Amino acid sequence: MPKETFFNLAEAKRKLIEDVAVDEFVTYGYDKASINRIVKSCNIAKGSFYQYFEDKKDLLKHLLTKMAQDKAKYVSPHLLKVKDADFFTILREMYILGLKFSADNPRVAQMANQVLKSKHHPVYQEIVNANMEAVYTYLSNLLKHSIAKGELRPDIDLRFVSYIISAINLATVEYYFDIVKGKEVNMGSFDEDIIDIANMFVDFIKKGIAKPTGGNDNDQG
Amino acid sequence: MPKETFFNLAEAKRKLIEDVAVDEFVTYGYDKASINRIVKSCNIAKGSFYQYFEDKKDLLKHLLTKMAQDKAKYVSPHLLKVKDADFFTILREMYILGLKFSADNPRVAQMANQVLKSKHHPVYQEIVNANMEAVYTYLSNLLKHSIAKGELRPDIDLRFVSYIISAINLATVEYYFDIVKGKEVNMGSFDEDIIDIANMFVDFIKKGIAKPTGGNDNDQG
Amino acid sequence: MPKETFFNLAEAKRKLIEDVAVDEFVTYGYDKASINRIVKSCNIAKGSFYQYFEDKKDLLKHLLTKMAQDKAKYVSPHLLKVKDADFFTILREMYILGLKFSADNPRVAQMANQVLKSKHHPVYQEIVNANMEAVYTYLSNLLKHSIAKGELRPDIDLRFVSYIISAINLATVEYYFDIVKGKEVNMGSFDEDIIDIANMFVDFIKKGIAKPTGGNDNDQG
Amino acid sequence: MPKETFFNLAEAKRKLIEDVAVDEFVTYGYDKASINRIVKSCNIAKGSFYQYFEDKKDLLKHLLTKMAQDKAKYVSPHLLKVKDADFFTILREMYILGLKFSADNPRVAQMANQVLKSKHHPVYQEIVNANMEAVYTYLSNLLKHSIAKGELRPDIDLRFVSYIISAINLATVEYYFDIVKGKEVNMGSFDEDIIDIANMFVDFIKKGIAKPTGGNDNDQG
DNA sequence: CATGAATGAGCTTTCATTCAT
DNA sequence: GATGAATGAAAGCTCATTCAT
Repeated sequence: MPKETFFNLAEAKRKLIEDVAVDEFVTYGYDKASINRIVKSCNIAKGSFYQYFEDKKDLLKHLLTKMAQDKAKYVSPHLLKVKDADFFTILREMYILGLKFSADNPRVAQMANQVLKSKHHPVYQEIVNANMEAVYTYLSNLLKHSIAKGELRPDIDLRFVSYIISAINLATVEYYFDIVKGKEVNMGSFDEDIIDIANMFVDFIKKGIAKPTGGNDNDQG
Repeated sequence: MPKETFFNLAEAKRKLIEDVAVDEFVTYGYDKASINRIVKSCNIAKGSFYQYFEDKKDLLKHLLTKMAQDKAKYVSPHLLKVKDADFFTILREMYILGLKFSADNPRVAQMANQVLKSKHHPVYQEIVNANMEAVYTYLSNLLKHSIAKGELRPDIDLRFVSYIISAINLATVEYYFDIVKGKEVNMGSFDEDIIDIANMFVDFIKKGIAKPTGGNDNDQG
Repeated sequence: MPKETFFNLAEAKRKLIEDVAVDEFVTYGYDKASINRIVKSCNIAKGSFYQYFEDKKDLLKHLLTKMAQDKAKYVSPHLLKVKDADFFTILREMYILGLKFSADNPRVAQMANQVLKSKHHPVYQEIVNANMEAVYTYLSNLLKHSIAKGELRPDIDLRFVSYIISAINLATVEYYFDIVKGKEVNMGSFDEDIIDIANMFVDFIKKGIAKPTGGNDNDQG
Repeated sequence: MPKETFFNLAEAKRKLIEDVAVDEFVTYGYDKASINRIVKSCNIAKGSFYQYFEDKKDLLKHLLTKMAQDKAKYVSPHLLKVKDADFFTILREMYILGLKFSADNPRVAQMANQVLKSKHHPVYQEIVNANMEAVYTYLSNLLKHSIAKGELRPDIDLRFVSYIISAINLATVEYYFDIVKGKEVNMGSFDEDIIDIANMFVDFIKKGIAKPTGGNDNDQG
């Protein structure tokens, strides 16, 4: 939704504006993000900004849309390779790809996570809800398919599991940035961290944490 | 951290200010919440506000602290009753109590959730991080204890599981408000909804979603 | 519609703001009138302005309302004295009083005239239309009454004459400021000018400009 | 005063710009009229506009000048036909022609009326005052001539009557658009409306509204 | 001659906070 | 202790106009 003028800009300038804007949103959050600061950082006139974008919301929407496209471009081919694998392999690949993209684009990933987590965010409705349905449908179908293949417990609630798998998708990224990357000492190489995290999450989703009991397993209330 | 003057206020007035403030924060979010609007709603003088509270942050911190105390007061006695039960019974009780408190105090619960979810929130560091460590320590001990009792798989990563159990605690509340309460038709009574949600989440944490393979490892009906 | 705060101000300050604002509106017109300039002229903070008034429109509406009240207060008692006189005496008195008020309050009168003349003015609808109906009703009744008394031609169109008498009311003021006061040399004393103008207008409305023909004088085209 | 480039434009383009501009001025008034909007509506480049016109004022001046020429071209031949008729016949023809032109060119007529009514309009001085003198001179001569012919009262104030006849000229157009055209139901055909209005105004100017008294009717106090 | 990106002063408005009464 | 007027920085945004291409 930015205006034509923005796309007519020299690539370098466009990139500068995008980068500065992402930084501004990550640093201050949407409400406190200041267009004044952005234009000053970019050394562009305030009027110019409004020739590129409708307003602040338009700018953020552009950044998120762009990120979604970049991510899809990166993720799609890899996901295709495992499309016939079993459920947990696909899930693991999803998480790994998501983490890798986030590791390569940390600022923009953090920005997106902020938006995804606050339902009151001015763009949440427009951006997130719009895609939510598609994600849920995709996951539900995948789940049904996998149940039919005998990979999943047949008694799971599709809506619930779709919800929690999406939620955990976000959690993997947060865990990566806060818990693993937050430490001063890295515990392994870049990729090892990511694979470890993916494994942990998938293993958790797969088996839970209860100790398997011999044969009979317990009540629930 | 409010000033003495605030606590010298007539209970009714104090309550009014708190209720109005919670509503303001929930409706507009922290950044857009306006002290102008709050004092107007409460019919108190602008200057009075600053004799009660240091500033906007101080007000929010008070509301969150108060909520934490109210919640603790409500939860503690019930949790005591199950302190010797097995891990999943305790967890289930925790989630149920959290949900019940949220159902009884929906505005304040939503307000707290907003803060807990956005790390850039000005009070996140001061309020959340401060308690995080305690929660993690408590959960870690509980987990160790339960592993020792043979209730949990011994190979789980304590830090990871502590993290995800906290995260899911938030998710239960969100799921309750968005998915269950969001529907026009209730699927059961007030309490039934809550118990169903708690069961689903605990069951998920317990066993995951994979179909148990071969002979020993159970379904659960 | 200004806020309480404005009326709580010291009289001198209130007067200063009103006078400066009237000047600003007269000098620049509504659209180009600048609140920046007004507050600078008054030596008040920009924020203060918005504690007195909703916005620019609110300010103008206040000035117009105040003028209407001042004018009514001045005009009413004098009009009462002639209420039983013949139509043209009443009309003459109306025009004289209007002119005198305008002569005593020239800036505010010019400001009001500006508004009254431009139907696209943002406050025209709210201020002018609201009173228009009342004025027309009053004039229509007066006209009917005077026709019954045999003072006016019975074939006049009430709506048309009401319209033109209102329009000429405005014109008297304009004529006074532009034609008479506009000259460097005054042609007579203050009051003589006004009385001359009123006489001219009333005489015109009464008899038109055609040379009276012997006895019967009404062809029409 | 537009630049040569404007007149080198293809007729269609020139017409488009003029029409769009008239609409803009009528809709928003001079101050709020936006060149941004105009060029967007016309699909011309912003820079192009400034190669056609000096600035916004220049554009408006062109539109008014053009209208004056169009009107003169339309009115002159008809007025010629009645140049030897009596005063009120000429006046009536003037009003009818003015109304017809306005009815055929409503947007541009309304635009001109706006300008004519607000003395603070940036172009009032340059456009209106310039012609005012000519109009007054023309009317004064016509009046003198008609007095000599015995058609008008010899005691009228030439300056005053010139003024009021010009003012009423504007009023006829306003009356036509607001009172007659404003009604949902038309009271007669297009031309009948116009003729009725002209008759009413001329009759009013001719005879006023007082009931003719037997034989002599000219006191003046 | 056409283009349209760049400009920056200017606008109205909101805000948290202070402080004299 | 209560009051509420004063403050001015900062916000988002629009505008007519310029000028290099």
